[in-house]
Amino acid sequence: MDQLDELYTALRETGYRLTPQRMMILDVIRHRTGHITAEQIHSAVVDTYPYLDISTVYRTLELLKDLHLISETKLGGGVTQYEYKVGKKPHHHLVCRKCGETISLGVQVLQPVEHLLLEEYGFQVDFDHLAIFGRCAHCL
Amino acid sequence: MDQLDELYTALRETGYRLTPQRMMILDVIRHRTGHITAEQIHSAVVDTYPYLDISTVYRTLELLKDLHLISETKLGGGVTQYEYKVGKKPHHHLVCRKCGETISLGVQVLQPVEHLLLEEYGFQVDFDHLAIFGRCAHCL
DNA sequence: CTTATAATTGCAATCAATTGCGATAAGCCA
DNA sequence: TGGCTTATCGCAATTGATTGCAATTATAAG
Repeated sequence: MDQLDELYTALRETGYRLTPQRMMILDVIRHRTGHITAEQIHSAVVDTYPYLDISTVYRTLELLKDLHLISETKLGGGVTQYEYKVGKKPHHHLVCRKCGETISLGVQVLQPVEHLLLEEYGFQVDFDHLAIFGRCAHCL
Repeated sequence: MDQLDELYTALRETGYRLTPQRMMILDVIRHRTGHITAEQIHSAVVDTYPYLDISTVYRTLELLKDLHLISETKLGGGVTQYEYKVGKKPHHHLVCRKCGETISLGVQVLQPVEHLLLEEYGFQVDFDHLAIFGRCAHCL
């Protein structure tokens, strides 16, 4: 129950509560290796607990984002994807607008820009798990 | 009727048609100096032509994007903004997550990244009128 | 000018996501 | 253990955006 303790203390520190719904939702996200959508989380939980509302899923995802336990990315196709990120290397994605392929990208690629914007404009960018759109080598 | 001719030929070249709705929609966008939302375009046109449907606005915006006559940007706040871009300098925006301020940014800032991704991954990014989120100097 | 045909429109339904609200229950204290 | 406070939940309604479809209409051909 490592992860649960972690969630519990993370919540308590900020005055939030540990509820069965939140446990179930985080559990589904943790047991998924890659990305998952709000709808998929909802239907996975509903299999065992039919009363969960989709709005609770969205509110919990918002919360887990604030606690830095998950990342949110709009990979195109109109659906937002979520991913458990504790213990994983931070990264971005290149998404091909034509074939939909996604390529992982280390964060260091964008770090020069982050530094430049901080120096020049005093602006601190949020470059966390971006989706960068374009055309992949194969589709060019 | 310069701009209209331009629209007309741009449409014809790709097999599209020039309709009153499209003329009215583009007209509203052109007469706006900055950003405008789909809802604002719709209500502006509806003042003189009450039958225009919001779906037609969205479909036309999609078309004008394809023709490179306008740019689309999600500036946060959940609403997508559009801008007439013919004859204007290409740019991006820094958007402060706290105070909402937006700062214009020349495209050259991101060009090194564009080149790097093309060299390293053969990936050609779409960096057109981006919204880059973070915290401005004032809010840090 | 008239007709044909395919693009386009308006409408209604739908989708992903968000919000207000009254009911419920998690966590704290006695 | 039992009661209190307030965060959280489920529900229903709403928002911004998209889509399927039948009716309409811009354009090309006769």
